[in-house]
Amino acid sequence: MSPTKDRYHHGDLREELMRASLQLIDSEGLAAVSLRRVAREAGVSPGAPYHHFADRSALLAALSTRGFEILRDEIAAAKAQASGPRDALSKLAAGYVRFAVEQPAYFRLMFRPELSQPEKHPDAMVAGEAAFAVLAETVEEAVRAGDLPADQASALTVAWWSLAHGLAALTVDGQLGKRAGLMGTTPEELTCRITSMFAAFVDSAKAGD
Amino acid sequence: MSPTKDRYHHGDLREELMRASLQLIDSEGLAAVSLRRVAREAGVSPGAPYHHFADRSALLAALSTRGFEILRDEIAAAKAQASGPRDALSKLAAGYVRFAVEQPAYFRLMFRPELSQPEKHPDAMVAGEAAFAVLAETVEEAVRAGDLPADQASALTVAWWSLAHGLAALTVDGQLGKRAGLMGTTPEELTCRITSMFAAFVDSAKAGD
DNA sequence: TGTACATCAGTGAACGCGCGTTCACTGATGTAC
DNA sequence: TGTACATCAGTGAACGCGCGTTCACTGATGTAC
Repeated sequence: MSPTKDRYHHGDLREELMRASLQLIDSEGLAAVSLRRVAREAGVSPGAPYHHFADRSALLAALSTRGFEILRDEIAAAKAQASGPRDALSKLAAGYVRFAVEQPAYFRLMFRPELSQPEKHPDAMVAGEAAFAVLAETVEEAVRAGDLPADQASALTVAWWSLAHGLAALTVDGQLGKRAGLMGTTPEELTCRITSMFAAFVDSAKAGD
Repeated sequence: MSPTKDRYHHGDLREELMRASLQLIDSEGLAAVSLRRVAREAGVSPGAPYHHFADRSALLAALSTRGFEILRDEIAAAKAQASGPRDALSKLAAGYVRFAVEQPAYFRLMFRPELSQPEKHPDAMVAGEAAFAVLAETVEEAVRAGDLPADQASALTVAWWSLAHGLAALTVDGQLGKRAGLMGTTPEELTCRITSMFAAFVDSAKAGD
């Protein structure tokens, strides 16, 4: 109820454990995130986390859920700044990649379903659906604005997700940076060029359809 | 030299260990692949693998290298069956996804650089470059055939890789299957539609440029 | 306001486990003469 | 072809480690009267 709801002895250990987990993923990778280790990082005894998370997968699922919420906010904000449907698609994809770059710990975790056991913790899946919905709405608006046949809309939604996801995954793994380096540019610049390029493709196809 | 080069007591334990690793990744995930466990699956004592692999990352790097070789062959074969540059791009992306679907163990491993430690085992990186080269050549051929400006070629190569990689990653994680189910279709069908759609976009843009 | 009590977050020791890796060894395979 | 020797793949016991999880406990916080 009150803002001190979870503050007893430590002063919001649950939050501290999540923060420590993210930091660990960034610095040493997902494999380093054990409940014991996270507890140690938070300066707390090995049993303490069990008052906040049932087990390791509950901690990871909570992080995954929050990650999807941040992603949804990020792409919704990117979309809100767009000048039109075509620009919205482009900005949304760029926002997706930006999220992955700025929060690689979240990104790595969110798309590793075997870790957060979504069937045991449905919250993460619900949050994922909410993020996907932002993209789906954007495509629907683009369809309404530009007369793209409705039967292509859902395929285009998945296509756009795939493009953004591929860019994000390759960037997080350093592959895009490597390619950008060989091309004498930066990953951000390359991402921007690619999303604009494909947005233009989609746009020109609308006219020709 | 002879075909029995590695056959002493077991009869090619190295191969058997790699096979057991892939099976383990498929059935229980990457986390289950420990040298001890792999040895047990192969019916051999815990120390035996050390006669074939320096450590765990050497085993994973060897698997990753082979995975990239198989991927290269797969997309080269897909390309060879294409009727033209545009169809080649589409078929190549489909081949990329097919590889991920048919060999998810390899796919999951290959794009997890922290596991195979590429700086310690450059073979995997070299094999990855060889696979990328097939795509790069395909785009170059498409450029030569269709007058796509050379300065867009490398961006398009990365774009196409991103699309295929995103489709593959989302399929392996089950996300594409879920979307396809909601759309009343199959992941294969959806992948095919998307790659054709984008190949058509690229094609139409060539004419208009 | 003060006191007695209930709640519950965090402690720290303990358990059994599988891990990576080492090492002296064994015994089968291959080779030199 | 036969023997003596070298090589080296695989054994099995051992090490120290960090893990997930449990549990009786302690002590600070919150509440009822």
